[in-house]
Amino acid sequence: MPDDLASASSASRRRTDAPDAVAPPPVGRDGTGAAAQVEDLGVVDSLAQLSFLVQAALGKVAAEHGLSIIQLRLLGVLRDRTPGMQELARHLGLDKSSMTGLVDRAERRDLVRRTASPHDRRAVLVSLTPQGHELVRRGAVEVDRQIRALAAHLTDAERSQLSRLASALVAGHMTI
Amino acid sequence: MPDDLASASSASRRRTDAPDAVAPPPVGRDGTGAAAQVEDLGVVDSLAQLSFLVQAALGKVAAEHGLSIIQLRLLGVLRDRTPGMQELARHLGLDKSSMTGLVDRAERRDLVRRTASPHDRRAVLVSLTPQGHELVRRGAVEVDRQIRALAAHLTDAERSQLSRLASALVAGHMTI
DNA sequence: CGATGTAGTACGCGACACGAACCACTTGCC
DNA sequence: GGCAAGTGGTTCGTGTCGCGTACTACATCG
Repeated sequence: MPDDLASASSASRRRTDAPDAVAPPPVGRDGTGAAAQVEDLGVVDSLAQLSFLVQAALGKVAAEHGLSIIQLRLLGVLRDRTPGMQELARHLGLDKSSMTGLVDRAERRDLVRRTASPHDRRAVLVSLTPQGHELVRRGAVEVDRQIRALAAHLTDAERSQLSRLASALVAGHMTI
Repeated sequence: MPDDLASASSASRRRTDAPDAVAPPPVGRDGTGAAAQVEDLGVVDSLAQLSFLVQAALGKVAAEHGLSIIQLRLLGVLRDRTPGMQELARHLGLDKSSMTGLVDRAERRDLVRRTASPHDRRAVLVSLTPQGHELVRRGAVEVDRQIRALAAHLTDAERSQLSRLASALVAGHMTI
């Protein structure tokens, strides 16, 4: 369904071209799986398009439960935490003023609860309600299914390689 | 900056755990690069988190030029096409009614132009203005830089492997 | 105690996305 | 030819999201 997803990158320019300049000629060594017969888009385009695919999958799951991606993420963060608004904002990369509305809407649906902090009378602690817990549990199952479906064409070896490489890339940006 | 990005997946549950069940024990064979020393998050979590990293990078580039991700994507799609609104909507995965506003705002900034189709008096064709072209050109350079920076920790071999695998995954979803 | 900082909220604004309703035109069919 | 059905776009109303600014209440430091 997502056809081009061009992502403002150069994806669409190349249709029957040679591989990207950055990727040394397909060293074609260990290649026996699906990856071997596919035109290499280059790091930039492949990651950009991949990100849109994944986001679309997440959006689909969220929509199935009447949520947006950001709401689903909110619930996800709260699975094992009971942070204040500020901390929550940091986790989601939002401004604290954006959190108020986000939590308001989730609270209105009884997915989330605000409780007064015992140690700081200014602060509130945000936590999942039972319904929130249940919803995020089912959501996680669906996310798992959807993303696994994305990688279904790959061989087991390729999939676990991709997992390792993506993990390594991600690991380089979560420090601090 | 994006700390957890938990993405409603199980990312945050595991902090010091064993690798995911789906990923067979790190076969540690070809491993000499960064990926070898990193905890494997599993396909689902690693791809989810990766997608948020990439989206954040794209959002940063867009913001640098006063655009949103979707606007940047719009310009990207128009780089080598002059589609109608409907087709544009398909490319971006949006409803046609959403396109009107999107193109309106881009047109108001002189990045995009509507012209009457010569063959169908109902249709309009959307194309980039010279300024739109210039902006998307600079944007693409920045996107390239940003995404490459994300993958900077990987070795050349890992990077091109990742590129191949991501390309293969993406290729399985662009058919039709 | 007062000055300064921090946690949250309120408000206004604009972008984004959808569905439903609506024209204007095209196409298919009799 | 002419009408029914389909298609391309827009408009409108609604809701979500995200920001910046301003403001209140409390904490902390001196």
